[in-house]
Amino acid sequence: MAILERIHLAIIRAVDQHGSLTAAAEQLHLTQSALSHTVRKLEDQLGVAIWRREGRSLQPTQAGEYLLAVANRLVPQLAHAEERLKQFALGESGALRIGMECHPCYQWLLKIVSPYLASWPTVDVDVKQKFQFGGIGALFGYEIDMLVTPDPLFKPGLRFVPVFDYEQVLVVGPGHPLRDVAHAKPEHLIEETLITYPVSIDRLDIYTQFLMPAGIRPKRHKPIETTDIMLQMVASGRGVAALPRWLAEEYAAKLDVAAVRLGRHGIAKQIFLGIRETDADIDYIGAFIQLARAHQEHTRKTT
Amino acid sequence: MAILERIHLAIIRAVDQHGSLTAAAEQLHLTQSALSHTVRKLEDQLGVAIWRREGRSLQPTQAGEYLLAVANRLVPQLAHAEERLKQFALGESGALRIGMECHPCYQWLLKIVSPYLASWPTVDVDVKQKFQFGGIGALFGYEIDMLVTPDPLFKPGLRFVPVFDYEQVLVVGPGHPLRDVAHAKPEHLIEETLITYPVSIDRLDIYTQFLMPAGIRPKRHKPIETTDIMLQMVASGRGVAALPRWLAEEYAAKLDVAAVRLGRHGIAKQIFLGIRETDADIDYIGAFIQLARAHQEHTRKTT
DNA sequence: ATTTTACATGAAATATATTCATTGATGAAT
DNA sequence: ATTCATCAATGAATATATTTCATGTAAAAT
Repeated sequence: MAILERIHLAIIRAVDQHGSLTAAAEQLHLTQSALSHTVRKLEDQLGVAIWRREGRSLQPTQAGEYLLAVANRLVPQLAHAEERLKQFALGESGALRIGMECHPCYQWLLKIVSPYLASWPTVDVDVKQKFQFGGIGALFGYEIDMLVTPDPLFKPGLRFVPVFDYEQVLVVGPGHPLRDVAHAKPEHLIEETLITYPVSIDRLDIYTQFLMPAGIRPKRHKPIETTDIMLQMVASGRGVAALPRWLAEEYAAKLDVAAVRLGRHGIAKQIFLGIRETDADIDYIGAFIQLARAHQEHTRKTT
Repeated sequence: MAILERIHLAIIRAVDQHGSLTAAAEQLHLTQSALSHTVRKLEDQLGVAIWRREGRSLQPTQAGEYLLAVANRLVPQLAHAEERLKQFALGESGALRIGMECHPCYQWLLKIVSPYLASWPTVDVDVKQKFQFGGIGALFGYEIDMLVTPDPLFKPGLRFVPVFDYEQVLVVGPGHPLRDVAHAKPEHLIEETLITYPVSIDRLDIYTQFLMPAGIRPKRHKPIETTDIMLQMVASGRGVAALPRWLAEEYAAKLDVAAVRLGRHGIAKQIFLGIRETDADIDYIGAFIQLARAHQEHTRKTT
């Protein structure tokens, strides 16, 4: 009855990755002949060609493209399930795959992860920052088990809890004219270079909540990948950046940077931890959330 | 290298469904012995027990529960992929699995589906109304290919287009005092029985956009499954309901019911069609959206 | 106590997958 | 233009894996 097997999906992926049956065979520790036979049988049973034989190379047909998409989606899930099951054998352990949709949260995450790893020695933590279909898709698609994001989604199947609230501030360098104002106004940025993470403008709160309502754009906009470099740039007077207050204050010890409130009331932000509802009562997942919340209580008291 | 195969997932599911290896074997057209051997080998290779042998019955262990969840998620996807591939063989055809998160839209959907089936004779349309993890989850989890919903989600990986805007109105029976008012006010419902579909209150616009802002609750609230019965009830004076205007007017020909605007400006609603981004350029999916939009143009002109 | 029902197991039979050895075809290099 | 290298396809042989058959054991049910 069933035709499509895991090996077929693996072959499709290997051929796509390596470009030929022969190379794919090597990766799979099989002979070219074995793959050729297997593929032919599959094509016969499905009644559809997976590749067009063009000369001595293989070009995926429409069906092949489709199968590849299926394979890329399912094989990692099978592999992960197998991994997870093997871990069941070695005591109560697992892997926690955390996705990040919030650049500066990385620093925060580290503070949670280190004590977590200490109290859950059998759990592996894996942090991912790139997803094919966004964080929500990654959660639903079992690419990750937990999502750190400023945009929660209260939909069935998912559960989001706030773990961290903070103020988004403007970070300025030494001797900057805004350093002494009570709060920055959008007009202040007209002649500035704004440094941000390289994401689309509608995901940057300084645009959506501060600049765009006032109809103002900064003179220049410079995308930078890492927080460190970003703050180095600010400290050397090459521009200003919008970051969480706690992050700015942390760096203020090392670099000559200062935090300035954005607008009279500041920009208030929250970070959420999202998980699949079905995972809610897995102990090591619940424990992570508890730890994150405890950290929140702690910071609320001390600041 | 790879241990976990499709057959294992199938066995897990079959045992869960039928309660015993013997019964599972029958469903899978294999002998009990074959399954026993296969399961034992899997357990040996993973190093973990999938069932606890209690007397002569099998109770899933924690690992077994996990494996069952994985199986229930992946096996349908494998089956669907296989189906789809076989369809590639018989000309350009496919299956369009439509999920509905909007009860009264069913009537609307039928109007789109009939001409669609006529112009795409090779495409099977399948409508689902129940999802384990909500419509969004079903879309991400490849349970469905298209979602009809009033709540779009603009996130990477998904694409939503509005296909239908309408006014949500109050439907009242013969001789009802509200029949002649210009528009209903929340107070008018204090002594009424409100009939709705059986979904949570925060998914009912008459509550969220009309009653709750005024802090008012109707005297009684009666959930009914089907539109037909709902309107029969209204026509016989047993209560009032909130439905799309077009639906109310359609039924007004057969039953003595009338539509009354909710509030001075009425409740404006839109229905969206959501798909996975990756499916955007599948011809028969694009065609469905086109058809829905064409229908929208048509109704805009005629009403 | 006996029968029934369910899972486990070893050996045998069967089916399936893989390799080996070879062919034919297509580019690339001389 | 010929040779060489590379790649996929194929048939037969072989190896491996799966499934059955026959039987055993244990727990419920009668």
